[in-house]
Amino acid sequence: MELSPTAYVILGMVSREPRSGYEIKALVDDSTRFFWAASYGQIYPELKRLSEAGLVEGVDEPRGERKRTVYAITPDGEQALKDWLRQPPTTYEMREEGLLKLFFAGVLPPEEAATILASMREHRREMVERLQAIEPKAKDNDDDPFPLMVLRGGIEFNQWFAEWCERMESQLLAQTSQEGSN
Amino acid sequence: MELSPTAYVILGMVSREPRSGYEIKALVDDSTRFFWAASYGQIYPELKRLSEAGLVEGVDEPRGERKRTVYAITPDGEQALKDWLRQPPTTYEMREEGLLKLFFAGVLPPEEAATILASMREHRREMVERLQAIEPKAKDNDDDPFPLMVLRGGIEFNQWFAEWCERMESQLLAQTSQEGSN
DNA sequence: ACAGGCATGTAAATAGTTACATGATTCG
DNA sequence: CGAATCATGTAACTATTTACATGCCTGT
Repeated sequence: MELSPTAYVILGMVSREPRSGYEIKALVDDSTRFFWAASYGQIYPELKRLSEAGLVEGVDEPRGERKRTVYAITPDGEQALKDWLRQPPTTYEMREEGLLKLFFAGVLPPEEAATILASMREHRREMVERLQAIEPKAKDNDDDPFPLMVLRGGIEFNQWFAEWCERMESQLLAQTSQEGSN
Repeated sequence: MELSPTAYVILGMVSREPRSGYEIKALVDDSTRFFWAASYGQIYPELKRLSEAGLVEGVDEPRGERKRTVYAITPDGEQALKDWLRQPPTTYEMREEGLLKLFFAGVLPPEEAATILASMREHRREMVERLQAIEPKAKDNDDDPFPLMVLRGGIEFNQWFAEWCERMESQLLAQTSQEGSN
């Protein structure tokens, strides 16, 4: 049985406790989003499919008059999740518009290349702050250290990236000012 | 005029000299692929669209009996490319199945989490080697330093990532051996 | 002769985003 | 009361991959 990558995000998110589609989305948005996003357009249809396949089970748990279905993982679902976790990862993708622009920066006058690096650096700094804001929440999950490990990895990555941009900026600056002095 | 992100990859790739669709694909494959990929299924239709929009111009340049069309950028195309380069980047995406698996690694017995990190580390090491193999080619492009800058950034990133995996592996190992001694 | 690279393209499928519609509840 | 949040869902669109089809040319 072939499952989409998003299916595993969902299985993972309901593996500890049952959750509604809305809760899954909210969870994804302040955790895996940074390396694996999911939208409502994927989550709700996928929950239906997983439910039909018997990997999750939906139970109506309305809050007052507002209807609500929470999904719990089934034994089959847990097996599917574990099987997947044991396969070596195959998807390693990055889509960095900034790097793409930097790659082609030779068609611009030299000063403007530094501008590209500056926006990249600023974006990475903002990411560091955003992720650091999430850290306290991740800390009080004492029985599962992995979300925090991944979050801290994300922080370090963004810091590394911001510093790389900075280094490249000064490198460019040094070059252009040198040429200017000739 | 709204262009797809792939359109700009193509514009950038033909901005220095005219190239065929096949050459563009080959170029992408050993340069921008690592942060911005493109397949034939995108390149050929996009070349047609760009040609209709007057941003590139196709000229037949057969090699013997084998027909071949090379596309050159037009003044309008160059303007479009520069306009785009001057906009701050908006797409920053990552899809890292390894991090996703690590995030959910709590459902596995502790030793197996280290396995995930090990495959991630190995993948990053391979990437470093692959990128280092490209470096000599990138070096002899003397008039445009940016492709080399981006390539080296990619190498550093993969090295950083591999080292992070290593650190996390030993951290896990220390934890599990400690628990074992209790 | 045959493998491998050059060269162009399309069809089908999968993935994913965006925007919208609907309606309840909670808090200030 | 009004805004924000909870909650579910779909339609339309955009993007992208994979696999295939076709055929020429070059080197062994």
